[in-house]
Amino acid sequence: LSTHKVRTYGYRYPHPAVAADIAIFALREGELAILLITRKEEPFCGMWALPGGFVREDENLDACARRELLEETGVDAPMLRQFANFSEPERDPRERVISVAYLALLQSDRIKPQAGTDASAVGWFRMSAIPPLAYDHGTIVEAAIRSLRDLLDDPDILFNLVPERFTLSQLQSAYEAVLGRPTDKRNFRNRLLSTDLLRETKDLERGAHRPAMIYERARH
Amino acid sequence: LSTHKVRTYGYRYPHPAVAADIAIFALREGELAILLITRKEEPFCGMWALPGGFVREDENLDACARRELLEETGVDAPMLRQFANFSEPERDPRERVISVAYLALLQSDRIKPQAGTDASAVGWFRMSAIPPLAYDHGTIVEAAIRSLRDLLDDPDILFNLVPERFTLSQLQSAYEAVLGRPTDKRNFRNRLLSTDLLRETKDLERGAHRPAMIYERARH
DNA sequence: CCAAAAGTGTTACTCGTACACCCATGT
DNA sequence: ACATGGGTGTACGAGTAACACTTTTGG
Repeated sequence: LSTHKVRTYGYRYPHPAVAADIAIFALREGELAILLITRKEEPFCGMWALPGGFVREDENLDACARRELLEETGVDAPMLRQFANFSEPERDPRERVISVAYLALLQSDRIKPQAGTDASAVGWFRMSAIPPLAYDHGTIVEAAIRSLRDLLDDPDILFNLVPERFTLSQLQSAYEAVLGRPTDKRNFRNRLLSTDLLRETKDLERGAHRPAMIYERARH
Repeated sequence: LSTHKVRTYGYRYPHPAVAADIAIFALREGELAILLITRKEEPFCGMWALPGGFVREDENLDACARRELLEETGVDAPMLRQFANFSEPERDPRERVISVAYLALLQSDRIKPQAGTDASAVGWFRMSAIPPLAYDHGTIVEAAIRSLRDLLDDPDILFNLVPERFTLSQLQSAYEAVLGRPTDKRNFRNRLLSTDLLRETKDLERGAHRPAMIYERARH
């Protein structure tokens, strides 16, 4: 720890620190998973936590969340949405921190998580096996999954969990993984195909079964 | 202005100020109206603005919004809900302020607005006659009315605009005032009466017409 | 030929919306 | 009697949910 005199920022009244914390979801082996990091400093040193960081002077909160996500995962988020604030005075034992919580969805094959400045390890956890988390991040994750389920009726949200080109079965698997329960195949397909959000491609996905039509998002 | 040396609060990194701003709606003479104050300090001295204020060290954001509302209107909000954050770095010309925007609904007959410490005047404005506002408060008000319309399908929200005992016509007037358009009387009544949220009272409201049944919220 | 996943339609129910007339009171 | 707002029922269309079998490929 440095003992040099360092620049400080002074205010007439106490100011909280403001951070963006990001719940990043992706599908891993067919299950919904969340990206966590281990803290390498006190408090909660060594515990798992959501990635996130403090807002800078010259950026708004959306930019902060996007930057932190990029720093942690190397991926520019296709879908990043604010869903709640967490502001209990004692939620951080060191100083007061107000967290703006964001929800992000990624295609897991596009991510190579790398340990960054604030994290000594990065890992994916299935929703059924989330470890104890630092701060109130457990509460934030619960709120995030609830928000995600609410948003999922919008196909534009769902598309962010699958590759650019996908089969309807892949899309349905993603839907079911988030909701945590199976859904009817015919209803799902009828609903999606009755929108104008899908475009057939000329390609088929082959396997030890009947080939599946590959779709992509319609350009509007 | 005092020239005494005053206590300051120092931080290693810049911290934004955090405020709650509150869009308080009520019905006035059958129209939706919003409560505004005039600023009595720079910047935007003399302009109309949303009531609000900075979060204190020992309160969370909900408590901050409730306290500010109480200070401005003398009323404890029956319905107070966070709906968005505003965090552009330059939205306040003095120092960086992140605003957490709240929506409140009041019964206008229970309010006696009084000028407080930050305000030199307080007034209600019909939605069709909102003056130019300080900061980005015009944007906040637009977002607030959109959120309010989204929430209005929930009768629990709507009830906050009418007295404790009310007729169905009063309730429908409140609904129409927020939406800004008329709605069908039979559909409105069928919808409300098919819920278990209403209780008939034994009283009737009298006037130069057929008396109206007075309802109250069911206690669950 | 067998396993595995893709693909396909219809029915019932619920919910929202459109719509017009009679009723009870005060003046 | 008349003006004023209170009160009532039904029919249609849209969207959602339940439900089982055939098709096409690879191995």
